[in-house]
Amino acid sequence: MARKTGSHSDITGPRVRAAALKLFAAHGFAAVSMRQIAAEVGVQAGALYLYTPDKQSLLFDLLRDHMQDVLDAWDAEEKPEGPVRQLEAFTRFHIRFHLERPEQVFISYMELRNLEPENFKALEDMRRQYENALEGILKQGQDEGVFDVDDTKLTTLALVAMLNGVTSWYKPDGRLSLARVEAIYSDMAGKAVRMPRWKERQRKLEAEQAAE
Amino acid sequence: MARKTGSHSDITGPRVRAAALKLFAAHGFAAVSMRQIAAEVGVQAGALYLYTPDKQSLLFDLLRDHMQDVLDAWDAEEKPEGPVRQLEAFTRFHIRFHLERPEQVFISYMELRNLEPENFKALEDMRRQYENALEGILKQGQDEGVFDVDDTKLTTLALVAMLNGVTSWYKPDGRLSLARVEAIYSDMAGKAVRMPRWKERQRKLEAEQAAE
DNA sequence: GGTTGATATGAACGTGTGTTCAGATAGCAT
DNA sequence: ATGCTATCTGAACACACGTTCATATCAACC
Repeated sequence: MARKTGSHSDITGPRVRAAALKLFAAHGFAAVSMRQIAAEVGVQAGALYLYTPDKQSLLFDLLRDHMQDVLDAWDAEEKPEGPVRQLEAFTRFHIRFHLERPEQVFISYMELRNLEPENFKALEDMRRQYENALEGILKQGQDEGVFDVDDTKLTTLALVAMLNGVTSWYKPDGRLSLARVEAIYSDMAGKAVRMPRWKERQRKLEAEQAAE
Repeated sequence: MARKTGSHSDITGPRVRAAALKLFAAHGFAAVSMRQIAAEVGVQAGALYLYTPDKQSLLFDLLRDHMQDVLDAWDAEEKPEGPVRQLEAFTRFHIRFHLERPEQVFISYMELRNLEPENFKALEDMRRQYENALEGILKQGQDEGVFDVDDTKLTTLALVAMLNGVTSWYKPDGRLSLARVEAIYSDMAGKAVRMPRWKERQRKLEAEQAAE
């Protein structure tokens, strides 16, 4: 026997990627064999090579597609006015988007080192592009005097790490709703970077004194 | 030929663990073979089994020892008075301690899933114990009215994730000194959970009104 | 309904895996 | 000097790995 009844490239292809995603997220790229992926799809190992040139490409495609999804989704998001509201929009978007794709997020942070150098570089560029969106908001807020950030680059990384952390414990049917988690994280992020009111007042005072 | 000149159990043993740590951190547990570890030590693969019953134990010992080190070190740390200062002490301790052991931290968060269930559970208990130290500080601060935290458990996880993130980008000879990084993170953590002054005033006002 | 191309099988390839073990050597105690 | 034991080698085990390929079958088109 050879070809299976009802087998189609446009069906098996996505199923291969889905199986790879699921297994890579659960056990790690290096720990998952092509035979395991094939078994999950319901096919022999050799058939996988109709859909990917090799195992490494299978991983890279998953990671690249995910990062592209993130970038596209943030681009498509409606942006409110002003850095304070934009920061809230960003944190809420990030939490929501990432919690809807726990497996993609997981492998995106765990399996980067299993990529060959050029593939790694491509992904790092995309990630930096995303982080730049957040850093842009922080910079603007600092220029306008509504944020009090020591180092925008470091703060960006700290915030992203904090937000990403949510994926490691959040359970959809857990104690806290998605909306609640969104609100709490967004609030924490805001407080961590906002200019305190007493500092703001002091700044105004100094400006008035300088004007005299 | 068999036994090597100058070979001793108390020398080779630590070298095996050091090699395993280095390689696991660099390439991941599943991607590293016993023969690679042996080569790093300068020994044949079979000799490793004088120092570990199997590969899994090698990983578990590294992870457990590290978590024990963290717990012991925090216990030994001098604790200042009051939740605000204690939070600062904790964040500074965490940053410093973890930046001094980048490889241990890395495998502690990456390789947990490669542990057998009982080993995994043992480590998760230790991690929770450490997180409880932070949550205790947050709770106390909330009771005293100096912190404004929505959910202490969630906030604990968010802060730990943020602090851990530092290990993924910090370079000892980079742009920022350890002391500076400590200060910035500690400051961000404090601002993220501190009771805002206007809220504090409002709380006092309401308390006075209630006393009338 | 026969031909063709896409889609799968299943066996094979060479290499590498974790682990075991008999045998060999080095260092230490006597 | 001799014997003993801790320490290591090198070969072997059975199995799994990623990948290739000749072969077989299904689906679609003329």
